[in-house]
Amino acid sequence: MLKTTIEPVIDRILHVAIEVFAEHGFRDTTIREICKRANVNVASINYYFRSKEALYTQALSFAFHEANQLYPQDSILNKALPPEQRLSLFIDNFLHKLLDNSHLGLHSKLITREITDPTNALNGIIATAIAPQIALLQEIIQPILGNITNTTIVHRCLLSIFGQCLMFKHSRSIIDHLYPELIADDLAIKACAEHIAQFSLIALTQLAQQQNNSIS
Amino acid sequence: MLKTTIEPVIDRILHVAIEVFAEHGFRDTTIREICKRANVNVASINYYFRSKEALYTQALSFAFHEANQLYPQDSILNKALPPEQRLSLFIDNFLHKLLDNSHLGLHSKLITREITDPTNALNGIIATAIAPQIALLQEIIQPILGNITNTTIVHRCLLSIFGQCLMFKHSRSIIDHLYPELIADDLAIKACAEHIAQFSLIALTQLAQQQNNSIS
DNA sequence: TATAATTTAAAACAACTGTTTAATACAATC
DNA sequence: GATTGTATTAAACAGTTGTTTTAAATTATA
Repeated sequence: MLKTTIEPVIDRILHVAIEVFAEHGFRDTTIREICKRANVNVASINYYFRSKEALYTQALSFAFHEANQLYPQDSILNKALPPEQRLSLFIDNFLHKLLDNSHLGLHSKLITREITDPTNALNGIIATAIAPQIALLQEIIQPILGNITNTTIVHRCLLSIFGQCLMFKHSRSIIDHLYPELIADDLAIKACAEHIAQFSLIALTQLAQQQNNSIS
Repeated sequence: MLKTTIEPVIDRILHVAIEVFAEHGFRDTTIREICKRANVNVASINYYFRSKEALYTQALSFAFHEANQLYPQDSILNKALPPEQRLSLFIDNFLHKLLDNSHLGLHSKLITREITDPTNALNGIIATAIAPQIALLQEIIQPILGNITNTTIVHRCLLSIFGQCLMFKHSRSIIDHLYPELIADDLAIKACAEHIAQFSLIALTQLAQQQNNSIS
């Protein structure tokens, strides 16, 4: 009880909002549930934030800001590293961000919710959170793909890699049900990241090689 | 108006229910919306089906039954075919089923909704619709993986392939937004299916070969 | 045709939704 | 200490939700 009163009311509401929105989605979340957990009056939401929708938007960017601080991508951005290593780092970072089951996992849950069941906030999410990640991965794999510059092929490769990663988030319910051992702990997750990196690297390299053979 | 009265009421409700549940999800669908579209009284739902939840469950299995008839997997089940070809056929069939934008796409939309945001019906869906498909794919790729029998590795490969396919459904909003040309028409979808098949086959083959090299 | 069973209809129900109001408590400023 | 602006509260509001009731209409059965 003491703890809750030390944190400013607005921050308390935002943190709880991330939690509840991640659990139930925008439409299925009631402001009364948020208020009960945050220990504030229902009117507070409309007092501090204009509406439920405005709270949702603010909660999204708040969570995104937090996640960026806790999962820095400095090493991945280092262009001096070989692309193969950057690819591994990227996938490992991405997968851990997705499967973080501390309070941070709520951030990715919020985003993937927005992807599968978009609200008005989707365009903002794509621009600020998703597009930059895709651009980064494209920058990483382009050297591996070598002579393959056809954008359609490159895009398909991007989706192949992201698809393998996002599978663990979007289809979490199935994995929990059928293959729980795959994501049992941090070590298992790391092994999955390595698998995806290896799987993808093999394919990308071979595709590039086939392209070269067909040219010469 | 005539058309709607020819089809039996129960079937009419079921078809409309699939439509609306796919569009808005279980919790966000109102029985009044279903009734308005089906041109029946609100009380009909509780009269013919016990409750909204019971209607949902019945709509799910109804849609599943329909989809199975319209996308037969006969050729894929033919064990005489080389596994590489069966893999291509499986992915092509799966992707077309996922991206069907006629009334059939609603079926996969219903299922993927259930995956990302499970209700009580999930266990049934996994048992009847998902697990058999996974088992089929495993049967197909096992010969390709050759000496790789470690179930964990096999499972990761399964997820790699399913992840690439499901990306197009789960993250449809992003693809529509960033790479709409990838799924513009049937030909584009077929090309994506071929990409996934090629991408995966290369990786599976190479993984099997590496395993052989490490043994000998 | 009379009787029974089934189907449809409108209305009401009770619970819940986001939002607003109006009154109170609190804090800072003069 | 009175006055001002801010924060909190309980209550009410208007709308929607799934479900139920009660009665009328339709169909089937005898």
